[in-house]
Amino acid sequence: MSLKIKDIAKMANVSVATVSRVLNDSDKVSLETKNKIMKIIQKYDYKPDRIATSLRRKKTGIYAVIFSVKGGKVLEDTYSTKFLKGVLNYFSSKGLKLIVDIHENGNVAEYYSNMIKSKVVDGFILLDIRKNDERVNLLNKEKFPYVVIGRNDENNFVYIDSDNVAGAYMAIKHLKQIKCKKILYISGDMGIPVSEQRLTGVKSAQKDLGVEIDVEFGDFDEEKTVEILKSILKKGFEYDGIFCASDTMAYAAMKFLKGLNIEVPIVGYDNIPLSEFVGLSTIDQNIIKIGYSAAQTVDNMAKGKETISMVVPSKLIKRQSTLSFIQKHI
Amino acid sequence: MSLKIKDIAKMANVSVATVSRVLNDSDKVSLETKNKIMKIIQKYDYKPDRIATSLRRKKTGIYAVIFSVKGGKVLEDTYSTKFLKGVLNYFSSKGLKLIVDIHENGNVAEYYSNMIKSKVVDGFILLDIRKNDERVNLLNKEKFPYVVIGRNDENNFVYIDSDNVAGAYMAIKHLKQIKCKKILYISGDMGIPVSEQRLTGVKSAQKDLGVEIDVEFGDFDEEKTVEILKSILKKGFEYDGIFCASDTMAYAAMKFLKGLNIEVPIVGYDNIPLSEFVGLSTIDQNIIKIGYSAAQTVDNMAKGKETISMVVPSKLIKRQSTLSFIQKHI
DNA sequence: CTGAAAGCGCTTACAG
DNA sequence: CTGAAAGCGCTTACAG
Repeated sequence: MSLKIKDIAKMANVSVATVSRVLNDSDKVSLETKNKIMKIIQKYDYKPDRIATSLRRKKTGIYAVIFSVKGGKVLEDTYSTKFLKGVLNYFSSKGLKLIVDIHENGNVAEYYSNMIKSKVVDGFILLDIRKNDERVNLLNKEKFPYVVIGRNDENNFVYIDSDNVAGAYMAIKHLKQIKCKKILYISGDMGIPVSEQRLTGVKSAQKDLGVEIDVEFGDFDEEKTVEILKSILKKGFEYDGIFCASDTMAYAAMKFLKGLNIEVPIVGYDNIPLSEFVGLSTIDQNIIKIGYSAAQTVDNMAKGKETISMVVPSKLIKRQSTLSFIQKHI
Repeated sequence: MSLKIKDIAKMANVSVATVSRVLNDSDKVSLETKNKIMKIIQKYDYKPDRIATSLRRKKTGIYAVIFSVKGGKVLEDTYSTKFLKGVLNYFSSKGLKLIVDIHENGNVAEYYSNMIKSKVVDGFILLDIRKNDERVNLLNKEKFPYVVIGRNDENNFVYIDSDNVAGAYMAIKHLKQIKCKKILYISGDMGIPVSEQRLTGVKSAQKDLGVEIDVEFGDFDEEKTVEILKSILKKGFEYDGIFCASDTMAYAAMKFLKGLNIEVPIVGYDNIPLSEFVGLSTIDQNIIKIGYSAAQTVDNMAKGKETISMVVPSKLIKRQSTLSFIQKHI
């Protein structure tokens, strides 16, 4: 069927060992022999069997990203796709491959354990990291290469994270710049690292910039966000700026307040497609960059190189939800 | 390091051949021996090396979906993600794996040729099929398993396609049901199979249902769609219903007409997330089902089973953009 | 610089 | 029903 290294060797009148050396850029092949072999390889467009190579080398050049299903929703947000795009940008540019899988039910540790034993992949990129994550425990024990997207309290691993602290700080700074004096921050639930980091950024901006900020907990829930606004409205709404820990909460707030003809600058977080559509100012986490860096890092790790954790900077996207207030304040 | 079949054989006092037979559910192993071996396999949670198995069996259990970059935009629409989700639903349920890759520049046929020679995957699912597609020519020549999403004129392959004809028919039927008498159909560009199929459905509904329909070509372009409406408006707008070959065109039309205070029922195609948001009635292609069926089909093909092409039915999603007109007509 | 040989971890036809 | 052996297509330590 297709050509094997043995066929090339025969045609070139050399041993398979020599062909293999040429294939792998070994220096101990004479230029003459090398050229002779190269010519034949090119003529027949010979490509080695990667499975056979993998078996010998104990490396496949394949990595994996596993999506765990949370409430049936998997791979249906732009976060996943942008992240994948970043990961693929790296791997495809290097001729490496990525296995994408979803793991629905059953033991997560068992799933990863089987993946390791099957020897198909050289490393993992972990999403949705939790506190005391069983995957981390397993992979550390097995000394198997992986990098984590995000952080938890332990950080006994290499991670690539978004700079949530700086992102939240930027949002508050922007509201301050458009002259907001009293800001409402609607946070995500505590216990989630992302929420805690964003709150830290808000507190830090409050201290540095001297703005008044009240914090409420919307828990990334749209209804809860509206409830918070309703109960504030009962006492009279005194805020001249709102920052929400997610675009979905920000949009819920925007819609609710618009219904009551209350106009107030508002900033969200995540830069989901809807936000561009409705003109919501927000923080973009540069998810593509995060994916790219994660891929690069796990690849280096699998190849035994030194690797370090990274924090990827976010970007403020200014849109109508805040920009339209600039003139009013002047 | 990790256990090999030889280790299990030694512990069970049998040959590796026998262990292999147990692993592969061979019937020619005595129940006694089988139980003895199973116990040891379970005790040590032994899993065979899939790379070694693949080398022997000439099958890896890995399939591939390659996204080709078109204008930098890849994997950033909901089509790709829903499709992937469907594909993964099948593969993950069967313990099979999926390689996702992007191919940016360079020779497409060469990319596929190298993938085949590297022996890593058992089959492909092809997206964005074109007329006289070079991938089809290559894969047919190599007799390599693959299935195509969509159709072209040749159809010298197994495909999974959306029923665009029936989808378009349903849209017109719905407009007719809400008493539209004169409908404007804004089509995609000819030469694209999807456009031609949807136009066929429109024409067929026109004939069957006896509605008056004019066709214009918006070419899936939002600006062009608005231009069409503008030039129609000059002569006076006489339509009481609009159907567009995509949600993006439908949304552009909706926004433009609303700006002029013209209210007319409108139906789009694709059911993108924005459509739910703005209440646009549309046709949902059931992309998840398409992905699932494609995965199943290529898997069957790689295993030498009979396979057939499929047309997956679409669904009408009724929303405010048409429903709000029901009372007006009564 | 080059080759013969062992071996990566499996499966399977062959023989008994 | 079971085992010894060949072989999948490579790589690499060893010897020369």
